[in-house]
Amino acid sequence: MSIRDERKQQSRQALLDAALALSTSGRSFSSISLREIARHVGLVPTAFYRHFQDMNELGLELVDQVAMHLKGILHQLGQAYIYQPNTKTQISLDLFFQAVEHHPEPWVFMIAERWGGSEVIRHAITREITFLIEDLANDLGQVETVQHIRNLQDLQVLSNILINLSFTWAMTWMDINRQYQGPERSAQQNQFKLQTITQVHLIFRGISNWDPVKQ
Amino acid sequence: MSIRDERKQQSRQALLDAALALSTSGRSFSSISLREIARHVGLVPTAFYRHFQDMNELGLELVDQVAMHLKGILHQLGQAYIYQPNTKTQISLDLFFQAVEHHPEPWVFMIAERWGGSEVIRHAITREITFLIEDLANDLGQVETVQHIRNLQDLQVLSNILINLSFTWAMTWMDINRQYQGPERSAQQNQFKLQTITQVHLIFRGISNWDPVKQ
DNA sequence: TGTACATCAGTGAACGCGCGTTCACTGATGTAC
DNA sequence: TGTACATCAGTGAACGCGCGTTCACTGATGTAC
Repeated sequence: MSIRDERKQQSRQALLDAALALSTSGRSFSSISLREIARHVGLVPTAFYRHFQDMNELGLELVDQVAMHLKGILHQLGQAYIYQPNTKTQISLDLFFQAVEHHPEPWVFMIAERWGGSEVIRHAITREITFLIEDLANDLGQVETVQHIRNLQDLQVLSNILINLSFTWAMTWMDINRQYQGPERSAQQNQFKLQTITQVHLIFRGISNWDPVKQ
Repeated sequence: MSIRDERKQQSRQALLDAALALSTSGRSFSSISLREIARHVGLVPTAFYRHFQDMNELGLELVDQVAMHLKGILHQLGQAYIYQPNTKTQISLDLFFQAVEHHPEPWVFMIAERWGGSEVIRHAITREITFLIEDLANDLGQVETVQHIRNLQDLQVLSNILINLSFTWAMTWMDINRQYQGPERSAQQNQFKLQTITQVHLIFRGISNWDPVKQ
């Protein structure tokens, strides 16, 4: 890639990063402006048009990048679970919350914009979430506890529940971190962790007693 | 109430209704303007200030009204289930989807703004959702299938799962209605209904096999 | 019941501001010879 | 390698627009006597 192309690519990514940062810092994608993004990057507003036709085009690319990140994280967690099937639920969830805390923006963006302003972006996110659900269903098919369920549809239903709940968990976790400080935060975190552990146990208890023929 | 007070109350409610309608027609609350709302009602923009200090104040009142509506619907569904415990899951879910379809705005508002733009509104919604979860937990305590679970925390965890999933169901349902028409819509609706039925069965299978002491 | 004054929901003009978008430009980088 | 021209990411001025908010107002309704 030529020097010019490289610099262009950098500016482009800087615009995407700025958009992600701005739209996950307590406001929504539809309420941030093209000028704000350019300003944040240190570019003149008109330079924006050298990279994207409009905010929608940038948004769609952002959905792509964000979904790819989540896919990586979820797959990693899934694989860890497959190869360490006796891992306690608590440890898996600790890893999950750690990942969310380490890089919260993609989660916030995906969840907030899932039912948010722009129709085009909403559709793109819906599409990406069905992919995430399919991916997790595939991973789940390799898990010991779930071996008796070979019906792909049943696996996807389980995956659907887990993905949707995980989004709520991620947001609740970040809400706790926003709202509480110091020792009270730890207390709230632990209490919430116990709740999610119970939720997971409840669901897998349902799976263990699932009759794949009867259902 | 005097004539003047009555008319004022009407205008006030008209502003709230307009805000709900506008913020659930494909855009978000944070992206609609005070002027739009006034225009929709047939008032001059400055008249807005006779009723609310700003959009945030209107938003908070809207959260209140919307939450009250959802509370009514959910309680109604819960009661129907308690007094007809042998009701098939399918019938309960049909009632749910019917309620959502009959009056979708409160659901859209609650779900879209739950992680949406304004921090104040987000907090108010989080608060109302915890109330909805507590209410449903109380109703669930009276359900036969759940009789062996007397631990309030476990009931709330179950209620938590159901409320959060029900929000996703409601939105997915409306997405299907937006996206499909005619016979294809019915097909998509039925396929989705089967999925939710499986989800509910799975969760209640977990509940039936729950050991309240061990957990 | 009638009158004189008070209240106050709704009006309309005016403001300064940030927005998205257009356009002609500049000057560093790329390319052809 | 050096030169002459082409490309194109980024610039800066300018535009019209809808926004939130202020202010003094109007005229229907309410209240006191």
